[in-house]
Amino acid sequence: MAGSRRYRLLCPIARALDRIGDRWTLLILRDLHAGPARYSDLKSGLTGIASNLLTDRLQQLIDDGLAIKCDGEHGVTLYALTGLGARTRDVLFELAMFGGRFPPDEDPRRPGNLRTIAVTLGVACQRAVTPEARFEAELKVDGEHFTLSVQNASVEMRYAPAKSPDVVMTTSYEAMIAASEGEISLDRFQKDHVEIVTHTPGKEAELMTLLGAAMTLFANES
Amino acid sequence: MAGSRRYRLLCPIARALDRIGDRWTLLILRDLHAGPARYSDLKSGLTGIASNLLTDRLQQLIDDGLAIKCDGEHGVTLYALTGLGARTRDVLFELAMFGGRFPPDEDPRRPGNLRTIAVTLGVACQRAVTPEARFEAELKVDGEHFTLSVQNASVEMRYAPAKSPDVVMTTSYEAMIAASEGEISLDRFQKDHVEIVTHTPGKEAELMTLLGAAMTLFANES
DNA sequence: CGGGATCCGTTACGATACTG
DNA sequence: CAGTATCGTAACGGATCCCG
Repeated sequence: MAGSRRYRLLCPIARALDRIGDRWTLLILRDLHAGPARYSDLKSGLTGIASNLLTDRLQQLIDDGLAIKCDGEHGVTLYALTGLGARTRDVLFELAMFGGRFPPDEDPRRPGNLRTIAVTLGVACQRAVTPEARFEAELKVDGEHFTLSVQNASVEMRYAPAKSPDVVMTTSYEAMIAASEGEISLDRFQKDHVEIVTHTPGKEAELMTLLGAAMTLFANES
Repeated sequence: MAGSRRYRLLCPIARALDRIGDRWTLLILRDLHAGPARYSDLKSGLTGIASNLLTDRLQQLIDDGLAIKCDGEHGVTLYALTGLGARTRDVLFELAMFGGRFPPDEDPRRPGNLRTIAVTLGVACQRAVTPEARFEAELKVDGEHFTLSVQNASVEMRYAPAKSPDVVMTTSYEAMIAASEGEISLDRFQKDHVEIVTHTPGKEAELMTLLGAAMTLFANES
């Protein structure tokens, strides 16, 4: 049962962990930050999770008010973050900043989809954005489509194709990880691992400037 | 075994959780942020942890380079954070910011000591500090002594009595939690739940200004 | 008494299979 | 697609015991 292994302490850290500290919970939240998702989207993005666990965790997120179940387009059920659930962004970002310090496992398990990208890169862009930047970019990472919308110093990253992108950038998950953690330089990343198609002239530079600044956040010393 | 239940994903969040995501690990780190601690300090601060788990977790922290075992004064063994381990501060702080949004359990378990306070309040003071502030304060919380040293916009919080405090402030853990989460106002906190003894005139105001600003960080909207 | 190690009953997890 | 059911295994919690 969910209530048995709780800390039940006054400490706010323990209170947080009692909601989001269980195995898989933070990774589910991570994927939900890419936008509403179906059960099977989550299952495929969370490599290795058992279905009963995904069910349990989603239910706990709903009970705690971090997520809701809602109806999507063709009668499909979607899970989405609530406002409270969206507050986990900074926790996830700091976790990513910390986790980036460790070398990746030699044979990492591949996720079935790349929703995983959205939080980390989204928050990093949010912190790096300048008020002048304004564009809609489509990021194609290993064939999956993300939309990065920037305007008035506000950034949104969604796991969906863009409607009318100013720029389309194509790259790979591995290259993004390597670049953000300093394994390859930003120049090398851009030259060797990125293809850009510009629809609105100039917007390509805005995108690369923002991505460069965002990735620099992870290039932490020592 | 420690390696069996790891995510082994490329995602930096998952990589972080593979080191610090196990049950109790983040709370152990939390207590270590108050300064080097003995096995039994940790055991008593972490209400309810089993000894084998504490041993396992400490060993894992050492293996991952987040903590080290070292020798203290009277031949006692101490556990301390490494530089890498100290990098968990911001993760813990964001967890505290998030956890503070949930009402405390009705009958929370009491910790055997209050090392738990150090991270949260320490980071909050660090973020709220102004360059002019400079003092050494002793915080006596439920009879336990902390030292808050402030100089040159740098803040240190240790679980130890102060050598020559400019101010001594006495209060309770519950009142601090209540004030930092907006249950009682800062004024009421200061008037009803705090006793101050000033040794260096004026420093008392500096302390209360800093604490007020720090606690305001937690008073997040909605 | 500090610093653990060992044992054991219970619980959660992971894998797979199955269902509306 | 969205889960439920089952089951072996690994981790947890509590207690006790050990050793310098």
